[in-house]
Amino acid sequence: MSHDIPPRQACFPIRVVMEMTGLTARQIRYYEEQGLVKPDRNEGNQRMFSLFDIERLNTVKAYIEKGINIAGIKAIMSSDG
DNA sequence: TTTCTCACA
DNA sequence: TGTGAGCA
Repeated sequence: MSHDIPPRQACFPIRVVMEMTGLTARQIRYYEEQGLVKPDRNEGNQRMFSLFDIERLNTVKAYIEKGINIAGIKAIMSSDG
C-alpha cells in the first residue's frame, strides 16, 4: 500500500460505523450517550470511531438483538468487558 | 455534502 | 427510536 499508513488508529465517521454495525446514527449516538462507547472527537466536533468502538458497538447490537436492554448491556460490559 | 445538537411525536 | 430544524 503506497497510498498512506495509519497515522495512529484507524478512525471512521458515523456513516461508516453505521454500515459496519448495521445500527442507525441515532442508535450509535444514543449508545454513546449511555456510555457504551466513547468515540473521540475531531476538530469539527464530529465523532471519530476507532476499530475498538466499532467492535464494541457490534457487541452492543448483539445484546440488543438478544433482547437485552441498555441497562443490562451496561452491567454486562462493565463487569466483564 | 455530512455531522452535530436539541426538541417533538 | 424516528424525524425535522438550524448550525458548523
